[in-house]
Amino acid sequence: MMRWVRRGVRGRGSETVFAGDAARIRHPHRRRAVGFALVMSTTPSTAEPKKVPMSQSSLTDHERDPLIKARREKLQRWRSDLGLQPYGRRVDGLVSLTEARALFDQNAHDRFGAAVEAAKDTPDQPVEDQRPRALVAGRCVQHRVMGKLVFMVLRDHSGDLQVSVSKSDLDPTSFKIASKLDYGDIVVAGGPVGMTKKGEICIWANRFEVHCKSLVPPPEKFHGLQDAELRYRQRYVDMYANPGTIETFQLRSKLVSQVRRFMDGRGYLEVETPMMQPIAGGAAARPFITHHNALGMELYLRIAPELYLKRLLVGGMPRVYEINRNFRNEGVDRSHNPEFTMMEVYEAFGDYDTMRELTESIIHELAQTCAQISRERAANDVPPGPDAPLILPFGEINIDYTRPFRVVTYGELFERAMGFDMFDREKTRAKAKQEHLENADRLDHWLLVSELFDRYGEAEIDPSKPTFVKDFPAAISPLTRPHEENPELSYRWELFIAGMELANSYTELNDPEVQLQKFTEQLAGADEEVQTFRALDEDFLHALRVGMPPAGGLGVGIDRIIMLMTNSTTIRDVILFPLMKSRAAEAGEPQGEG
RNA sequence: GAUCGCGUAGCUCAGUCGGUAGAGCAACCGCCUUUUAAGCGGUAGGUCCUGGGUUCGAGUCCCAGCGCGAUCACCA
Repeated sequence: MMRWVRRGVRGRGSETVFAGDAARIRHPHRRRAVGFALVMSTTPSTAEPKKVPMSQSSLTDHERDPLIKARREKLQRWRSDLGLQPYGRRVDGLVSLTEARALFDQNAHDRFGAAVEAAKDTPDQPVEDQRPRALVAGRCVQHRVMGKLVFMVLRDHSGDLQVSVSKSDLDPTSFKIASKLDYGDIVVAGGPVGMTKKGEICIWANRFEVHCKSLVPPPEKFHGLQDAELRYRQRYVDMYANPGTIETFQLRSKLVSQVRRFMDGRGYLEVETPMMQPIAGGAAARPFITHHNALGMELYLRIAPELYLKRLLVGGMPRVYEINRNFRNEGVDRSHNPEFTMMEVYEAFGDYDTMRELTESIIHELAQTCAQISRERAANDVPPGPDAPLILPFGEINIDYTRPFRVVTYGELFERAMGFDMFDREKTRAKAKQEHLENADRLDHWLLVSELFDRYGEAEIDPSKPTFVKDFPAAISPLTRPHEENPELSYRWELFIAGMELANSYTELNDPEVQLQKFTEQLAGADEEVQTFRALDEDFLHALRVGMPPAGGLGVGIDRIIMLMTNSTTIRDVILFPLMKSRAAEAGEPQGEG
């Protein structure tokens, strides 16, 4: 409801200033409904990707590139001269590189060394070799040829491992392949797990096969792929060139699974509600629009699942959650991607305190997992004492996830920042004028409070201490149940960490008459432009009339939690394929009509 | 959408005051059976993002465009 009004308040741009670098990341994924749909026709994109016709594909470019040309010619030679099939086939019995490394047995290695030494005098005797064997696959990321010895480092999802190839251990063809291997090729190697003279654990290969020839030269092996644009556009290269990337996404997957187990363990039912909606309700963001041909209807990518999840409470599901994508037609910055993952939770007969306990428990548990992983990586797997703080780094700051999180009311924070009570209408308006807020003389008191809070109140929150800010003004929380003692306040909180809004929760409004009244007020306040893309979700109101139990509701920005847990200060580093503007001329080809 | 910054070899980066385009890695050829970003000798590789302009002369200065980044707007 507030958006178009607040735009007026903000006027000529925000002068909001935040203390720390991390604190500058703000503007949460707002989850909340205003109760009716914002349906905005998106204008056709001017950035529509121009398709490069197949006949003009970048093949000719590849033929021009001498580095790619050299690789293709090598591929042809391997096929014709060596009879090789360089694109591989199924291989059973593979272990990961980390598993193979763990197989190393010092005693077996020492005994084998001694046996080799002894065998120098008796060359006819077979040398006893008790070293464990391993069969591995990986992408070649380092390659050193020393005449009749080849050392290479393979990389897979688990880590790196050296493979050492001696000409005396292999047939001539396999040795030739090993010595002529290119960076980026995917190979299978098998043999005893041993060690080099320099103490490097490796596989001494007696089996060596190329299973995929890479035609594209890799990034610089020492610095990896630095260019942010290339990292996001060609994530597959980033993933193997920068090991931290795959680690981040492995951790993301692990943490999201942990959230699901947590929710399941507490008896919440995971559900999936429509992502294509005839009315995009549940928040006030602009939707993306699409079209269903057979039904001849417009559809919107959802901006929130809220109105459908509440229908499930009406239907009788007592505890539901959904972890999935929302789509908002808005800008891109360090904490916003147009499609992002959110968890929404609804619990019948709960309230916003139920949700606060839930949120704190989840985040605390995830932080514990990450702290544990850090200790393991630091080879310092000592469990902390019972009172030890739970601290994880994020950019320049260290965030303390020790329970309980801080709780402060909106009003306290406002007064601390502004020096007067937020109920004081005269001082609020005077301050708003002093700050040159647009329309400061005629806007509603609570809109001015909200604007001043955004500008100064949030900066009062210590970014290193997760903080619940509770009891927002009811006027800026239209879907929340009003406070029983003071109807100007509402049962709503937001959780702030590192200057970002991580979660938002309400004690839900389930009185259909009050809800309708608020909807109507909001529609009446909408200007002409806004009314063109807003619609009332009559079916949702009908559901409330059927009857929804009192409930607590919660929205958690999953991407932002992952940012905190993986120490990623930009959301693009925790989204596998962040949205990038299309680059039609990337291949350097002329843009044909087809 | 606005402002600022960036765009040089496949990658990572230098390039001074406007005066013939540079390095490392990767590639190609040669040597090497314990290397660790291996080493040594040799060779090749450029639409300096694109298009205009100023100038005797532009990677460098100016204008426009494209892409990326940062800040802001948008996001109740």
